[in-house]
Amino acid sequence: MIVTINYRDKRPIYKQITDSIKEQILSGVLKPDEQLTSVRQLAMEININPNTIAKAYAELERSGIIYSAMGRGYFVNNDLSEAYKMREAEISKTLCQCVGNAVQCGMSKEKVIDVIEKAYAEIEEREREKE
Amino acid sequence: MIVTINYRDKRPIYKQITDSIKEQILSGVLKPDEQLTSVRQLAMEININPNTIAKAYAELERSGIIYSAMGRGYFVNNDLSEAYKMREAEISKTLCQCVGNAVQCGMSKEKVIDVIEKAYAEIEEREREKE
Amino acid sequence: MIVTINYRDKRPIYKQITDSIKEQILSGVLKPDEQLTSVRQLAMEININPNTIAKAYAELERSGIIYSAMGRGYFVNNDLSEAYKMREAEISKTLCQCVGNAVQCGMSKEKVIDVIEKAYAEIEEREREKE
Amino acid sequence: MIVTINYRDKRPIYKQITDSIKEQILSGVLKPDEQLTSVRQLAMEININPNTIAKAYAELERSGIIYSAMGRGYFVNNDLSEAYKMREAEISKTLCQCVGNAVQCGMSKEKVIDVIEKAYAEIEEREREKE
DNA sequence: GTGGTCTAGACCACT
DNA sequence: GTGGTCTAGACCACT
Repeated sequence: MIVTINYRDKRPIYKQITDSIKEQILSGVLKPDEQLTSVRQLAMEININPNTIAKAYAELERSGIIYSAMGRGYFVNNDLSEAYKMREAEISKTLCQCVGNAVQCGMSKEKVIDVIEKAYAEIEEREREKE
Repeated sequence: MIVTINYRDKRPIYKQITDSIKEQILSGVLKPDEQLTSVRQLAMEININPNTIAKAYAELERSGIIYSAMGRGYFVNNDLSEAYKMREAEISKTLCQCVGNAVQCGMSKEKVIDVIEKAYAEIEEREREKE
Repeated sequence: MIVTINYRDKRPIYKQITDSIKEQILSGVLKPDEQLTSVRQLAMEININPNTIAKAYAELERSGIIYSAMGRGYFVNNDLSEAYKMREAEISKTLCQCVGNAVQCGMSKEKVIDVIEKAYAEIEEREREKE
Repeated sequence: MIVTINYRDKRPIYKQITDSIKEQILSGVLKPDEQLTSVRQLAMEININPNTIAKAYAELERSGIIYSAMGRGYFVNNDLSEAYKMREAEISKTLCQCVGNAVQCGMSKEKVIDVIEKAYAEIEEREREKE
């Protein structure tokens, strides 16, 4: 499990941690039932106050992505369907807002679709380079 | 000029004000050189401290959307091309992030495009109803 | 005598007026003992409150560039040597500050001289075009 | 970090603070990633309201010279190239205006260059004295 | 009347 | 401890 903190990032540290772990879980890097690095261990590794790590883990537990087993640590949840649904809903909502904003400031539908297509092209490009 | 504050909104008050006025200017509701409601006047109308209104107006001035003239008030800027460009860049950036997030959590490209299409359909629907 | 107000200019209106008239006097467009447009007349011409014009004229009188003759109006001063000296002192002071700032942020002396030379070249260029 | 307020200075307090800190950063007295004195601490030290300090710091952040991290404080930015460029542009602009003013009031080019040379000589003199 | 600056003091989220 | 937001109210310069 890799978590890197960017001190120039405007997101609070606990949020950077939850976002990073959530991403690794939803993209399959961290598998169901896999154990997360312990609070103390991660705190040492990335040089962050344990309270902040604990806050991040508690948040992930609340959103149903990980679960805690008293005294044994935190583990990736088995059933992530709820998490996937919420994530999709979030993304859809943001996309709708973007469309609203685009219409409002006179950005054409073609331009919007073009931006989307280019974003996909760029991602595919990067995938190919990795291989 | 209409500004309404929603206390349940997570955005700070000054941000709600800037967003609302920016929207009215970029969508043409407020015309170039039109005078904004004065700081004190708006403060009274929406029952918000003048300092907060002043902060919002200062932010809009910094982003080149309005300008101030000592002793006379705030006015909508004539040349909004820079503001439009920045707005488009913002929207494009958010769209790209959405695409990245979608790919990451397994949301298909078809689904993304579909969300976009439906958002446009809904906006057109609403436009038709207005007539 | 020509005075134009730029509402987007950050200088207060009275300051724009004094600067404009001072420039015309020091550059010889307005001759010694020439009468200035009357307060009321100028107020009408440029659509500015007479109080503001009066304030500008009072300021020019204070700095010894014009004089008032009770009931007859304002006139360009005969002896502008003092005004020229003060202007030169102002310019020298600003130049010295610029040099200080340049040194401080690592801008070379060559660069500073170059900017000066180019400024002169541009002015000469414009002079030639006028002819 | 040293900041001193001069109540006779015509610049507003927050401007004196930004100018002073900007100078210390661009001249290398404050190093990249170095932490600034906290808002409350500086407020106490120079006996100025914390709001005024916060305004100054926010301005420095906006101009890309420092950055803030919630709960931790303000830090000198790593990449100051943008700030240096803007500073140079500012200085060049002021120099050009000086040249324009000089020409206008009959101050010769030789005189302008002379003022520049003397300003440099004085700075070198002071440097030598320090050693 | 207009905006710009400043003080004093409160409460919040984050570390 | 840190910064961010907000209120209340004062005083200033400019129109």
